[in-house]
Amino acid sequence: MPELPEKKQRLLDAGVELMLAKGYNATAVDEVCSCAGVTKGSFFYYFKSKEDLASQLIGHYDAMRKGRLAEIMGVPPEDPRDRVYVFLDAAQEMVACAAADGCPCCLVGTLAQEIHVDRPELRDECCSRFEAEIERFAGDLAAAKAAHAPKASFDPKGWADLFLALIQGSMLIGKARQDSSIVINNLAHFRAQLEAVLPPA
Amino acid sequence: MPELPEKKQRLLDAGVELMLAKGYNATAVDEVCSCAGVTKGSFFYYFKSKEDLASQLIGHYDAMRKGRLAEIMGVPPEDPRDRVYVFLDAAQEMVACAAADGCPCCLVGTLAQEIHVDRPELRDECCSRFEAEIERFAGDLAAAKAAHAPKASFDPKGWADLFLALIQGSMLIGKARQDSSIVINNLAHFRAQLEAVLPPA
DNA sequence: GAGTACATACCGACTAGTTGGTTTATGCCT
DNA sequence: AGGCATAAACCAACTAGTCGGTATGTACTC
Repeated sequence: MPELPEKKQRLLDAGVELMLAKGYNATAVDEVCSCAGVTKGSFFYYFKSKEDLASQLIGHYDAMRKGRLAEIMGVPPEDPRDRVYVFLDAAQEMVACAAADGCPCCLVGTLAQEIHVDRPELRDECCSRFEAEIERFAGDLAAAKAAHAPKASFDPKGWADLFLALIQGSMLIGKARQDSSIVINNLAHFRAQLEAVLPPA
Repeated sequence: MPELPEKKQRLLDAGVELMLAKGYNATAVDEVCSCAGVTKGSFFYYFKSKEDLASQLIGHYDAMRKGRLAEIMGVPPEDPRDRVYVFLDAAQEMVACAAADGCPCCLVGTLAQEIHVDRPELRDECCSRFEAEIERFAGDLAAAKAAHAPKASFDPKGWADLFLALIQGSMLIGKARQDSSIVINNLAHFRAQLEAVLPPA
């Protein structure tokens, strides 16, 4: 890790906070600067454009997300099925934690939906973050199936797609309702259904 | 129906088209006007602000959606369970149809996510459209359960919440991927799981 | 002539991005 | 160690353009 300069770090943090809440277009560069306590000159020293900020924000956010998840999960179990359920535990805890202060939400999903037509590069960036997460989860599901339920006929990639869509959609509706319980409930619902085809240990 | 003036109709159609693709903030009033072949004077004759346009757009869009759905469904069956599955058929057909030309998407979800912090009135508008849809579906599910699977222990409201979140999230990811197959697949997945707790006739 | 249905021209506010500079840290030579 | 060149880090003020909204005018109808 090259240890980011403090002001750049502050700009990234402010950017995440603002864009998470208001999206890309409604977040002004000036606002990011004043929120970070930094001037505009500095901003354009670290980022060549607003779009560049968003692009770096996606990486920054995704790294933070993975970090928190890893922290909650601890050492990932050897067994892929255990890994699946430990991951779901961690996801549930992360959501519950986010629900405690405001609504759980995801910068990648928020940006993807807003800019998918006008900013194809940002869209691709979001998309590849989605795919990485899906691939990881689908991989664990496939390995778990092979090891513990080889006769079951369920499609790991299909379940992983379903999982991500469900989370993203739940957060969207949670924002509209200003109530995050739907995220928690739908996650629990997903888990229960998965347990029916892949019984936990 | 009070038969809208032609220019207002054109403004509404252009508004739906543009905001569906680019969202609220990235859609300029001037753009809506030129897309509708109408001047700005006319725009502000029919709408008192851009936000007013968006508000009317939500109603316009929701009415269109319901209209198309009713067209596909035909006369809703008496039996609530049949209504549930005829509705799911229709939803699948609508999605397939939308997938044929571009990505299926929903103005209510798009707007809700983008403006939920800055425009509370629009957010509430979106939210109540969500709730209406959920309530309708949950009502049918509850009636179907009472009539055909009274012993089953599944929560109609929970399934309706799950359905809407899944659809919205699938469309979000479909946009990021520029591939709508996830919407189709997740809908089929949902249907299969529902059939397990509420077997169709 | 009063109201409806537009059209045109315009304004103030805001926004992304630039410029031209100052300060601060770093490495090097003596 | 002390001085100095160099570059990285940072800043305030400005610019060009865009956007939502308004003021004013006009043609037509009742």
